[in-house]
Amino acid sequence: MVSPKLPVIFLMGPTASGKTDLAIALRQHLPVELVSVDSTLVYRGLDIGSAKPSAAELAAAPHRLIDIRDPADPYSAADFVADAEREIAAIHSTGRIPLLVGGTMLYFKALLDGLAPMPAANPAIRAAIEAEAAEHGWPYIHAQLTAVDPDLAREIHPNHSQRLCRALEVYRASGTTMSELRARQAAAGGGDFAQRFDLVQFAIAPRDRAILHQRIEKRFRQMVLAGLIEEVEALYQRGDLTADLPAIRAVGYRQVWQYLQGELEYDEMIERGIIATRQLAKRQFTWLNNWPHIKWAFSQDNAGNSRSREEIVQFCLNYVPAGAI
RNA sequence: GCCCAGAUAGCUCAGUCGGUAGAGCAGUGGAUUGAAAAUCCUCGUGUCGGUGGUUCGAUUCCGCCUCUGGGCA
Repeated sequence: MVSPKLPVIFLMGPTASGKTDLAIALRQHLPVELVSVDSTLVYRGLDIGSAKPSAAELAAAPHRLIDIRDPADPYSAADFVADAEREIAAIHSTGRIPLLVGGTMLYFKALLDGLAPMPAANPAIRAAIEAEAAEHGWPYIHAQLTAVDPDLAREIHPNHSQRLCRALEVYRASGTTMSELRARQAAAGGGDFAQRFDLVQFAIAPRDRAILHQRIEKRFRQMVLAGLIEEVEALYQRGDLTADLPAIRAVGYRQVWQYLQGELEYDEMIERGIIATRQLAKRQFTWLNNWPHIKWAFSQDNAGNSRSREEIVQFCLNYVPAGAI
């Protein structure tokens, strides 16, 4: 006796591609509930610079997993997976369809493939590793990893500070290598999301990268006019937030923070904010370009003319499992 | 008008004691298992401002021209 799989919809895309607008429009055609998949929207007080849906939009189309963290309290991919699984189950229990919308591709990936059972971040161990790296360089940390987990060390570049730090942190915290923990995950049959649900995955973006670049520049300038600097200043004045927190490292927030500290001139801050956003979009494309089973809802047709929201909505509706409606 | 300094990659510049040039940034492609809007890796041919001259050979030396700074009148 096999019950039919419950539907789940993913809506992915680079920053400034129109994901939020499309999600809200889809909500008018389908019995969906929105779940945000965004590492920055989780933070309270990061509104303008994160392009968080407006209060009016959120009132009309509630998003789950927005404003669930204080900026001083880092969120993680593992937190997301737990939260998202819980929200998906809750939405299904009401007979509706979860629509997961956002641009944090690692979160989508972690949800699909699962995460190995590893220890959470350990600030003391991280600080110790970073101190060693500051003295001897990251290749020295890489050599240490090679000694305990040569397979993983081969996959990580000797300069890749963050992944090296995490890999060694896991070993020091648990006494077990990441390779071993991943092997256990695979043996336990982890990563069955696509088997458990009737999944449809959409991505939205313009065909022409230059169009996205124009939108990014325009949007960043509008954010500044809308009060981005004042927003960051309020965070800055709290006094307990630091530049190394994930919330303050976010695109736009980092540059305005540097401006407030006198490290950047005003014009330089604007320029670098725009550049950082473009670079974010490029990295998101790297995920999406190689993502299996994706349905591309281009916001331009082959001739380069922009498509109306209604056209894009109709495109998406073609792929939504009929039995789900 | 005169003097000085510049003119080299999309941008900022380095350099070639004469043998056609390379950094940073930007951009591109890629990686990605508790920071991921993070972090890391790959990719550099461009009338070396124009035009004459010297030379086997000029982006490099010399003349003139154009433009841009700065100074003097």
